[in-house]
This record gives sequence, structure tokens and C-alpha cells, in this order.
Amino acid sequence: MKQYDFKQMEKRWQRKWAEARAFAAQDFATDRKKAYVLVMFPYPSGDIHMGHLRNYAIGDVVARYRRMQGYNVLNPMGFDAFGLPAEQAAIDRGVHPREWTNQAVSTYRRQLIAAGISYDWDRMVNTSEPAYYRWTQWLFLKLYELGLVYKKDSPVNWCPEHGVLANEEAADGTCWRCGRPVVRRQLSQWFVRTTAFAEDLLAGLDELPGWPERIRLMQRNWIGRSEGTGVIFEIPALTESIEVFTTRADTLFGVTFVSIAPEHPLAERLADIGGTREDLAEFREKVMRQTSIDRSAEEREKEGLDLGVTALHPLTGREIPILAADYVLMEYGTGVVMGVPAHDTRDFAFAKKYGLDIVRVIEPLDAEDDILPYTGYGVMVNSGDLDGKSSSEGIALLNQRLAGAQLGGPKVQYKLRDWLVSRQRYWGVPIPLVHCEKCGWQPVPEEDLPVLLPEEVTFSAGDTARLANNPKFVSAICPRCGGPANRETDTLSTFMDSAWYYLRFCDPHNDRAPFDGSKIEYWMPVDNYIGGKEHTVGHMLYSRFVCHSLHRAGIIKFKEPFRNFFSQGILYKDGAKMSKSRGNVVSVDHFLEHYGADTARMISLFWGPPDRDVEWQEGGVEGCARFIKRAYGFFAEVWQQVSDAPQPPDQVKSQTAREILRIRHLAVKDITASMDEWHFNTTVSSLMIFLNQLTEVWQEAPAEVQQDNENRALMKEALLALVKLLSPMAPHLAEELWALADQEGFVMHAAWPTYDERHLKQKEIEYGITVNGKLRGRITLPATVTENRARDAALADERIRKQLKGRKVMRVIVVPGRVINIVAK
RNA sequence: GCCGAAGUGGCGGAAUGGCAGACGCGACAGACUCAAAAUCUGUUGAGGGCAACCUCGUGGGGGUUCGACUCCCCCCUUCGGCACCA
Repeated sequence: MKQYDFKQMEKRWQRKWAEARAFAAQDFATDRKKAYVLVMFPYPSGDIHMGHLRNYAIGDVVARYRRMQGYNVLNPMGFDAFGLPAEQAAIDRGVHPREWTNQAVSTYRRQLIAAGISYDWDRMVNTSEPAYYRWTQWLFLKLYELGLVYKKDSPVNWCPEHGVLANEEAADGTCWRCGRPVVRRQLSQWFVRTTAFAEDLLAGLDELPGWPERIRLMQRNWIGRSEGTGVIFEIPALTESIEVFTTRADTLFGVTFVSIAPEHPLAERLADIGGTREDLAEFREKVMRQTSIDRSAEEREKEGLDLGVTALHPLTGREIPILAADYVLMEYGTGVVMGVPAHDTRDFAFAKKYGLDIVRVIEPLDAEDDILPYTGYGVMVNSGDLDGKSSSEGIALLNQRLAGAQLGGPKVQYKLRDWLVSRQRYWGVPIPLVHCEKCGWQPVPEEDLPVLLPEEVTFSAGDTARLANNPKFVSAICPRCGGPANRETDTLSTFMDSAWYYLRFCDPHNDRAPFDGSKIEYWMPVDNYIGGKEHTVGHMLYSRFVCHSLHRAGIIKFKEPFRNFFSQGILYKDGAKMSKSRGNVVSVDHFLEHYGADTARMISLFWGPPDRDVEWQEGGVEGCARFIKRAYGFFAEVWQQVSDAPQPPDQVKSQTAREILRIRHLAVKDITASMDEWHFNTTVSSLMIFLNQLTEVWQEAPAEVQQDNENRALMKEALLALVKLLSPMAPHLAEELWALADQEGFVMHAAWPTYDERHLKQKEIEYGITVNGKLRGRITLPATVTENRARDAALADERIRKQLKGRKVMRVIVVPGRVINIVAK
């Protein structure tokens, strides 16, 4: 039997594909439908492992399948190349981030090619190159033009020695470099107003039936729409009033105090009036010191401070105290909350601690449940003329009443926050804004883009504001008045780079615009977006936001970039996610060296359904490697016998021929179905079954049967079908066999085989016979059997008669082609 | 706490109302071999029986149905996401 030498053969096909530009997508092809298949592009670090490969294999199987179905496929890849680890490597090893990044990019690319992934590399993008980030800056300025960019104070993790830290650098509340405690410090930073599209982003989810429901749900929860009531509290000591948001207007009569976030600007003014200025400063200091860890500590006692000022209850006119409270979030709602101790757990604990009044205003419907705080709905009491109304009636009436009195009314609140895009880092896209003493912040004119990231940089330990320390970079001219100005020295979050890269793939070399409108129209939206669920609310939401805004600006015609989303599972090993830091990676290079790309692709899909997390199993690897060897050996041997067979006749006579025909059509049916459902693990099974059945039918046949022209003709067709069906999963093997069979072109461009139900029919079918649902026997019946005959045959079966002895047959149910159930008492 | 996903042989998994365990791994037995590896053949859910066969079996409990891994209700476990959201 001929041996399959994967090392040499895989290399050869990869070269031939590249030479023929076999993976190239064709802009504007009208003879075929387009299919845009996209796997989330990676941050390039080190090299890829089998966990990554599984994701790329999923996308590649889809892309190759679509090509064979006749689609014009766009299957691109690029690199999210800005970001922290490169800067880290620079500090640790003294390599320039660009060099480090480019090194990683070329390794990734080499490995992806070696795995036979069919990317159109002519379209590769690298977000750290000026040719790309120029247009990231353009995008930022578009958002700026649309009034969606603004600056505000926001806290950062701050280490006195190392400056601003990312969350993962301050994970346990101490600096990862020096171990000093991390404090929160206010810094003026750039934000993008994602909240302006909250309603659109929410509504858009309903038009994405191709997204898994749980992913849509996560986005929905993240946007966090909540309907309620705005309530205005007048503050007699101040000419201003404050507004709160509540979903429980029915508890309004139970409000006994108002709490405000300590960092709220108004808190300071209130403290001035109340004479508690210093107390507030101290309190605020204390709260700001709390790292995220302290904040999330369970059952942490709430702390507050009476500011010494009162507000007026909008309905009763009673004076109620205003307190600063650490459980009130500046970022949500108005940063001010009404306190209803009787019906809110937090307010209750808070009121107990600070001796505030507790007034019950809701009676539960179930009198048993009569302990405070009672947070459920019920009947209103102590609420003036609203006594006796239900919670929902009360909410409706109070909405009306407050609106009528100009004291608030119905309001919708979102949990979604604006997008913080400033990073105090070097290795990122410079924010294209300059600050002029006279004219304030000014956008860099489009024709002056890109604002180049200076290549010279020193990575001394210490603060991270490397651009701010570069006078050549900082000094600029105000585009408005021509006077001296300073450049913004923050860079953009890499989420901005990745929020639009899928658009750039449609037109990656355009140097006059980020993309050509007609190309975008042709390719977008992405038909199958494949990636990890960890990006569900970050990247996926920002990308949607960018398209919604570009749509509003009239630049693109669609709002939703990803028609279908497939959330791939994670590969685990030794109970943990495969990652370099865990030291449990299986290197792709190592695996390819031992088993080759086809085995790597197959096993990574065979482990389990692609959307499910799976555990690395050494065992299955051998199975796939063996399958590939057997497929090659069987094909090479049998092809010699059948290659010169004549065309098969229209009507097949011999039993062997009919069986080969049936096996082939069944395989096409099963494999097509599992591909369509993305159940690639069962695709692999079906391929194995197909080969097993062909082997069996052929090897058991005597020589004269193998020499029969009809049988040979059908075997030849079956073998060619096998090669095509193998092609998406094991493309190198398939090409090798295709060439061995002397077929034209690449099998990857051949048409996907079809099947005909007529050939699936068997003359005889084995039925299971069950008595009261339990299997008691089997019987083989002609496929054309009538229900009556099937029933009689089942009842006549000896085993069944024994089972039924002494029992009375009540009913018999015949399920055609499957089972006969006898109901007996 | 809230939301979501998942629990099937020794292992990965298959079957979404019709013969549970396809396919693969592992294990056992056999063939080839001086021997081993590789390869091939057979067996392999558990328990009972010399056997033909019988009983049990998809996290647990209940229900619907002629029939439930599959649908409904309650519970348990594991894993993910969010978490002072007013």
C-alpha cells in the first residue's frame, strides 16, 4: 500500500495554492453569490497553539465549503497589532514594539499557511501600520465630527512609580511591577458617546436572528434598558434641584432621604452649604482609595455622610436629609438616588446605620411576607390619595402626576456607559487632536493624516506617558489659528482599531479612503463572523456602534456588520484554557511536524461540536492520522482498478453497484447536513463511515465483482465524491488524491457533490419491535411493507410471542421504517 | 444574588419524540512476526445466566405520551457572564 507523506505533500499543495492565488476573493463578481467568512483577527503574540488552530479550522472549513458550493468567498486575515504586550516586551527585553510585533505577525502567518488555512493574504491588514491607522484616525475624527467624542474626568489605576496601569496590571489591587498599592486617580480622558445609540443598538439585536440567543441576551443585558420615572427634588438652600431615577415610583411616599455619589460635583457644593466640606473631602478620599477589589467585597458595609442640607419631597413637601453614600454610582443614572428604606435592602441597611426614618408604603399581597425591607410589589399605603392602588397603577399615576407638576415623569435609563478610548500608552494610534490655548481642542485636518507614531522611543521603567515626553511629537500648529499648539499624547484603545477592520478587508489597499463604498456594498455584511464569546460585549458592541454611526453619517448603507455570529468553544488542557501563561499549550509547529495539517484540522474539529468547550485528548489524534493514511491507501489502490471504467449506466443492476451507490448518496446527504448545521465533529464521523463502508463493500467482493464494469464505474464515482467531501476538512490529502486521479484543477474549486433520495432506499429495512416501549426484538421487513403486514409480522415473531404470553395486546403502533410498538396489558 | 449554558459507557462524544451509546480513543482476545512496533479481524454500558435469553440503564425526583436523552414541573452539580444598576 502506498504511504502518504504528509510533510512533503502538504508543503507542495500550499505552494501550488499560493502560486495559483487559489484563495483570492474577487471584487464585484456577479456570476456567483458572495460569502464573507471572517474569524476574529488575533493579537499576535508568540506563536499559535492548537486552541487557536481550532478556531481558524472552523472558519476555514466553512470558507472552503462555501467555495465548493459556488460562492465567491472573502476569507481574510489580519492582525490587531497594537497593544500592551508589545510595549511590555520592549520594557523587559529592549526590543522595539514594532520589531516584536512584526516578528510575531510573520510567525502567525507562516503557521496559518502551514495549517492550510485558505486566507487571501493579499488582503492582510496590520493595525499598527500607518497605512491602516491613518484610517482609524479618520474614523475617530468622523465620530468627533458627529459630536460623539468628548472629554471628561475619569478614574485610572495609578501607581506612584509606574503611572497608569491597565486593569490586568492592577488585578489584585497592587502594581504588578513593584507591588505598591494601586490608587484611583482622576484623569481627563476621551470618550465616545456609545450611549447615544443605546436604543438603536438594542433594537438592532432583533434583526439579527443569525446570532445565538444567549449572545444577544448578553448584549441586551449590557445595554441594560430600564423603564422608570425621573423624580425632581427641590433643594431650598440652592436654586437648583436634583433629579433621581427610580423603577419604583410606587414607593415614592416612602422616601426619607436622598443619597448622592461622593464624587458628584453637586455633592461638593451641597457640603459647602451644609458646612461639611472637610468631612466630604475626607470621605471622598476614602472612597477613591478603594480599589475594585474592596468595592466588590461581599456584604461590605455601606458608608455615608450627612451633608447637612435638605431636599423637599416632591409630593409631601417634607424636608429630608441629603447624604453622600458610597453605594451610589456616579456612572449610572444621575448619580443621585432616592432612599426608600422600607422597600430597598441597601437603603434599609443604610437607614438603620444612620438612624434615618423608615416608612412602609407597600403592603404585600401575601400578608405572611410582612417583614421589612419588603422589595416586592403590592398595595400602596401611607401614600395619601393613592392608598389602596396597586404598585403598577401607582407607577402609572405618579408618572402622570409628576409630569404634570414639572417634577419629573416617565424616563428610560441605560446601563450602557460611554466608551473610554484614551490610553496612556505608547504602542497605539495617536489621537488626532491638538490643543491650542486660544482655540481649545482642534481635530487634525484629514489631509494631514496620519499623525505618525514616532518610532524613536525610550522604554525606561517609570511612567508610561512616553509620547508626552517627546517634545518633537507634542509640538504642533493649531489648524484653526496657526498658533502654537500641543498634540494629544494619549493613544486610542485597540478596541477602536478592531471596531472597523472587517470593513478594511473589503478594500485593504485604498490610500484615498478607508474603503470604497461600492466594495463595501458588495461584500458587507460579514456573512459568518466567528469568534470567542469573550468579545461579545466589548468588540462586538463597539463594531456595531461604529457601523450605526457611519450609517447615520451617510457613509455606509447598513447598520449591522455581522449577519451571523458563531461563538466558538475553547480548547482546554489539564482542566484549564490553553494559554502560554498556564504552560499547557500544544504548539502548532510541534503538532504539524508529527501529524501534519490535515490531522490537526480534523482532530480539532472531531473533539466536539465547534461551539462547545472541549478538552485536549491525545487519543483521538491517532484515529484521525490513521483515517488519513487509510483514505490515501485505499484510494491509491482502488483507483488503479477503476480509473478506466466506462460511464455508469442509467439503471444499475448489480447488488454491489446499488450498494456503492447508496453508500455514496448517504454520505453526501449526511456530510452536507452536518456541514450546514456546523456539526463538524459528526462530519468527520460521516467521512470515516463513508470510507469504512466503501472499504468493506470492496474488500468483501470477489475478484469478478471488482472487475465488473458497472461496479467499477460506481466505485470510481464514489471515490471522486469522497475526495470532494474530504476537501474542506483535509484539503491537502484531497488535492493529492485529486491529482492522483488525474482530475482537472484543484478539488477545492470543484463543485460540492449532490445526492438523490431515490438511491438511499434499501430493499429491506430492519425494524425494532418494542413492547410498551421496551425493545424486545428485531425483524427485517421489505421496504414496501404495509402497516398491517408489519404488525402481523411483529406479532408473529417468536420472541415477541413469548413476551406477550398471558398479556392482552391493546394496540400496535407502526412507525414506518423505524419501529413497531406493541401496547400490551 | 441575577442571567445563561451544560450533565449520556473507562474517555471525547452521537441520537432533539420512535431500536440509547453512531464515529473515534482506550481495553481485551486473535492473525501476521523469532520478537516488538505498525497493520488487520473480533469483542467491549452494567448486572445475572452454561446458553437461548432476562433485568437495569442518559445527574435526582415527579409528570405528559402507545413510546422520553429529547417535551413540562421541582431539585442537585459543574462551568461561564454580570454583579451596590436605584
